[in-house]
Amino acid sequence: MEKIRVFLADDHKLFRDGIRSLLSASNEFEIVGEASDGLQLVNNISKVDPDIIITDISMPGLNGIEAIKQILAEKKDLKVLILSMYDNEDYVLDSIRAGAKGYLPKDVPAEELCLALKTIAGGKEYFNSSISDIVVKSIVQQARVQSGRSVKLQSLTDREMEIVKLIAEGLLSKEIADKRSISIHTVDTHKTNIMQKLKLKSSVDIVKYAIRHDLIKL
Amino acid sequence: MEKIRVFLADDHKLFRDGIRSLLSASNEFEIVGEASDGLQLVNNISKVDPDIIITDISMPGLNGIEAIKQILAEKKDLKVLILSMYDNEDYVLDSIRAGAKGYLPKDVPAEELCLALKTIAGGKEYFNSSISDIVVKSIVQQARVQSGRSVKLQSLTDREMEIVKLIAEGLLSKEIADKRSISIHTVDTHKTNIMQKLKLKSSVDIVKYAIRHDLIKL
DNA sequence: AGAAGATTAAGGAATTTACGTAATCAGAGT
DNA sequence: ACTCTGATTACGTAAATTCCTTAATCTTCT
Repeated sequence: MEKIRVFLADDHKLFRDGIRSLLSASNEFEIVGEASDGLQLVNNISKVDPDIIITDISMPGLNGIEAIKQILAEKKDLKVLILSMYDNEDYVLDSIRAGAKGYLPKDVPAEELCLALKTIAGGKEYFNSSISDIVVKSIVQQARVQSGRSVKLQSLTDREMEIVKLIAEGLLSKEIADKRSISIHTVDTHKTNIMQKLKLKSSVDIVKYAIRHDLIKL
Repeated sequence: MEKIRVFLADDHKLFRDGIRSLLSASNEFEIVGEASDGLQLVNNISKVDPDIIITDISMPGLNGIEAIKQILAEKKDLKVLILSMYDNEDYVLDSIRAGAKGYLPKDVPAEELCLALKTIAGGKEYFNSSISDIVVKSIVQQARVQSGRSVKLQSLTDREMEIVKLIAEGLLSKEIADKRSISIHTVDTHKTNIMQKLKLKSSVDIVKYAIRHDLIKL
């Protein structure tokens, strides 16, 4: 019987060591490579050609979701299981959109990780029940949005994203205006549009959004 | 030879399973109990009487630092190793003040965890070199502060802490004032004092402070 | 009673927010 | 070449909030 070849990406060595120890105990898996950030993941994946990638989302530099987007653009059939501390809707949905075949929160027991790996390696998808709930909830909400006036959850433009980052870093509107050599009015307009698009109501919400989406490091 | 009896607290089951697998491989350790939050840690520790506690800081409800403060108030000689994702100065210093005998970031290899456990179980302390640097840096800074005018890093009062949480949750000053039935001016004063004490310059910084210190969940 | 710290509050200047409006420019489609 | 769309830029103004200083109470400890 062939072992399932796993590539493991997480920024905590101790966590990787733990998972390695866990998986090697079962004899059905083999860890063929590791990465401690998104860039390493993208660069090293081709060398070892694994059956499945396990990756965290929040990692320094390139995050897990961006990394697998790049990887799947090359190798469309590679299987990916996201293993994240957080189960917020955006992470889950972004992961699915990026092409992940599964999503597990880190508070599941080891057995469930093994089950998920085998399920995905076998060609199916695996989503933990708490994750499925989140997906369902978001679909319900989308339906509601579409039946009402079309608010459409637009994504931010590059410039808006940049402004979000600067706000979250703690810069005041005036400082942002100076730094980017644009009028404070412009910064203001962007801010207004950002909050409208994301349905946020203050700078505080913008910071939290930025942190959740890994736009800034804490 | 007696095994070292370890109690393990971390809110991620998968992480605990990993560490358990890792430690059981070496045969020198025995995990005698687990907890997934601070309250469980405090409540279950007396039942199993371990040699050493390994705990994360950020956990739901009661965090790791508060939990070990309570535990050490009862059993003063119990050994504690903090295992945290973050290596910010406040966490490290608060841990030491609370009585932890060691502090490791989660990106160390498994071998270092074993070494730290053995060192601490043997009655010494263990601080990773990156952690020691942080401690040294803070002492240098303290010396500098004392030589200048005494700014003393005052801690927040209960009321101020409460305001920090509410701000970080996204409430506007007016909403906070209504909620607590005090004048908006008062909220404002607290905010000013908070920022002065913590050397922050905007609400944005307050949110980041709150998140770092686990005052709110993201 | 007196001192120290915590909590409350006000007033005014500076800044930000909310909202409407709109010029300019680059790229995509016909 | 022309038009449409979306992105970026910008202004104005009323309402609200923040920043900062000052200070009245209230509690607690000695």
